[in-house]
Amino acid sequence: MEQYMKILKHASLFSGVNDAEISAMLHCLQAQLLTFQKGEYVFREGEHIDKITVLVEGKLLVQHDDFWGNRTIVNVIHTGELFGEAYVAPDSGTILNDVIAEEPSTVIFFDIRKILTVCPSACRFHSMAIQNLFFAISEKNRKLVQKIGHLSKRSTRAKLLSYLSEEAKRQNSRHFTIPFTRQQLADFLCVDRSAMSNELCKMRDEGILQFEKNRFTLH
Amino acid sequence: MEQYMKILKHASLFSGVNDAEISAMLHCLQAQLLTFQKGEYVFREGEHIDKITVLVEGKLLVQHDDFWGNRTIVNVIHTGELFGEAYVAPDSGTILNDVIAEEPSTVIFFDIRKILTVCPSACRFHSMAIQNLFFAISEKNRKLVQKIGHLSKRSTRAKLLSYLSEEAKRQNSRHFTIPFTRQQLADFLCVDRSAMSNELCKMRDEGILQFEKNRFTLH
DNA sequence: ACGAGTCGGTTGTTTTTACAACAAAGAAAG
DNA sequence: CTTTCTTTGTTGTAAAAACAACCGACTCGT
Repeated sequence: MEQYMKILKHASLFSGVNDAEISAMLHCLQAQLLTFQKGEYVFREGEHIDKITVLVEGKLLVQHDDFWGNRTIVNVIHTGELFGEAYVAPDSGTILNDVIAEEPSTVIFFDIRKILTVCPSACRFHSMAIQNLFFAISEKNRKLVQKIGHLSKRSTRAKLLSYLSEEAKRQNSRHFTIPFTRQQLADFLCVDRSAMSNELCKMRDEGILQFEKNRFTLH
Repeated sequence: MEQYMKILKHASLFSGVNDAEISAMLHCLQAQLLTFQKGEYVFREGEHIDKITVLVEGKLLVQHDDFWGNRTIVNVIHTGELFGEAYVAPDSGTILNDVIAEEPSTVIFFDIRKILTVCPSACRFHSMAIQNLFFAISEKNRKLVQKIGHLSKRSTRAKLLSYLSEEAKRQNSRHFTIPFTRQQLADFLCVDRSAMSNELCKMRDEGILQFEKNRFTLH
């Protein structure tokens, strides 16, 4: 577990907590390390969750397949990000989506209830962790609102531009890469892949943007 | 401010905190009470927020008007609910949406940073409040994920059924009311009002559901 | 090097939605 | 009681998306 210290140190959950304290917390929160092959389920829709997780290696997709087989990618979890914070509240019910490893991935599980139930003054990093947890979940909250911003656009083109321009802003450059294949981008924006591909090429022909593979440039 | 004690007592932020403690917190967190007329802005997109709010009377809409004048209703805030939790983190940037009073509304502002920065062990209700805050924001996250679930549906009909069946489930009955006019429902589901109205009537004719005004029955 | 599978682009057809315009019913205001 | 405004339903048309089918390029494993 110690081999991932470098990543944990930069994970939002442990921001401002030093190595020794992280080690203590790993033990205190009964951290468990699990690995997943590409395509394996980390969580399945309908499960009860009582642990939060930090991804220390790989990439996870939060997705949902509906009745008609349409897949929606709700979110992408990158290294260092956490997942499951929304489901540790006592009355939070079951998880609404599947969480699947997109690449071979390594995940650390934390028994987060200990943070919430044990007196926070027991150790300095308890209160630190709960504050970090709060910041992390509010960041995810803002991310979800952004995604709703994309989905709220009526046309495929507007959805694309909304997503791409936000990504350019986030990566601070007109040149940027996206963490999706075309199919996944379509699943993320909830549109048809071929229609989206078509729209992308139209925009390229109109000189609005350029791309090759998952590398984009906005003009 | 004390006149709203009954509502504050049932607000998620103060769950498990008794009257005396709430009074203490109102003072400790420098609570301010403000009223808004219908149509007035509580927050405007782009503002920096350093307070969280609890709505003690009325109804608020979290909405966004885009470049082309399409309005999106991101969320509805009902009495007792809180707002702004996602923007108190130090690096959270500005608020992404407008928050507008849908009815004459009364709002209490809290300087929540005090909760996060002051040592949580100073008083029992500090740690209580931060836990409640955490639960509240995770609930809001789940709500956003649900909304994404509606928006991810490809057709207007599927969006409607997704929303209505969730609302029926939430209100625990095939008969239920929605907090929207038709236009607002359309704005919430990000579809055209007339197309939606059309689809609703088609479903009614097919015997899938019944409605009058904002009272619905699913079959 | 071969075949299987994936990925991205293209095209034509069908279905759905957006848009505009209007009518009827209520609600609110004078 | 009228007048005005809002809300909701309806219709026709134009635009857009979904869908299906196919092709070429590329990757991966054998």
